[in-house]
Amino acid sequence: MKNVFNNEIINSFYSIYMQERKILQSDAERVGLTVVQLRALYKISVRPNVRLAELAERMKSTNSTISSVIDRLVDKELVERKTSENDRRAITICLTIKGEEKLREFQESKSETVQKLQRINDLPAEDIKRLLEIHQKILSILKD
Amino acid sequence: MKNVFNNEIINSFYSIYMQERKILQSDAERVGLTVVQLRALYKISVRPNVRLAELAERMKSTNSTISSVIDRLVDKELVERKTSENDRRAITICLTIKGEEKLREFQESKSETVQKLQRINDLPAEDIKRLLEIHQKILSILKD
DNA sequence: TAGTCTTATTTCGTATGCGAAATATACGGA
DNA sequence: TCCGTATATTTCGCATACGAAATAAGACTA
Repeated sequence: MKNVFNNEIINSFYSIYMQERKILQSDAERVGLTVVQLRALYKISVRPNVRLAELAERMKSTNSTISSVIDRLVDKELVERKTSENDRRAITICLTIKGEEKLREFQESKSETVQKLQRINDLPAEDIKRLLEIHQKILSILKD
Repeated sequence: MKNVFNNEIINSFYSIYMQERKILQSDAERVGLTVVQLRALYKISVRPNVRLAELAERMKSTNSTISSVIDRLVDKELVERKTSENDRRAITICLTIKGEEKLREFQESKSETVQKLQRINDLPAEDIKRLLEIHQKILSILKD
């Protein structure tokens, strides 16, 4: 396999990732948010008062990126930054009432993503098992 | 499957896509380029004098994004924009000598990506066949 | 306790990435 | 030929995305 930019397997992962992203984006737009913003709201909701560095790690992103995502969520009044009481260098992030409402609004909306994920989960259990196994093999090669 | 942001299958695709991107990025950096720039050089090399819109389509991106990618490649003197002779609205893009050399430099470099793709291609043929089949099923659900 | 090292976050510069508006040109018909 | 419409590209505003530098505060040590 000489050509890095024309590999069937890699292209296959790319296509699925992009298609999923596109669907999720149209879902997010319906509540006036981006995918990243929505994902941040969700991650904050399951771990209120999370620190910035931990949130960035959980989102597999960097501190600087998440810092500016939070900026925009603060502008929209969906989250609040507070200085941590234990460590004045750190901040903790939590949802505002408005943020909780926005997340609920999304979760209660007819999400195309949810419907398609359900159909994917309805594929034969054997297929899904095999898929995840092969993915694991590929991931371990890539991480090696 | 209630939660869109915590789906094992989707996360699996995401992890592999991100890991591959990371490796390719470190390969690209060794020749002083980004992944997108390298990919553009490659796509132009296999289709010299390609038009911007066609290049954007082949790269599954948008005209505006690719237009600015080309800006930076022109700044680096790796590609040239020419007005199309048939249609003065259009431009055609081709590599400069320096661009061809840069691409060759990358192809001759010890690319980690190439090595890992080889190892992935060495997985049992049955696994790969099955993988691509299941990916097709998933993709058709997503595109439905 | 002053000086130094570490840690948490923000800021900065640069590169995608996208849709909408702007620009330039082509093309059709009156 | 003139006009309206269609097409190709660029520009603009905004949102990621990342590493490096800047900032601020905690922690450790001589």
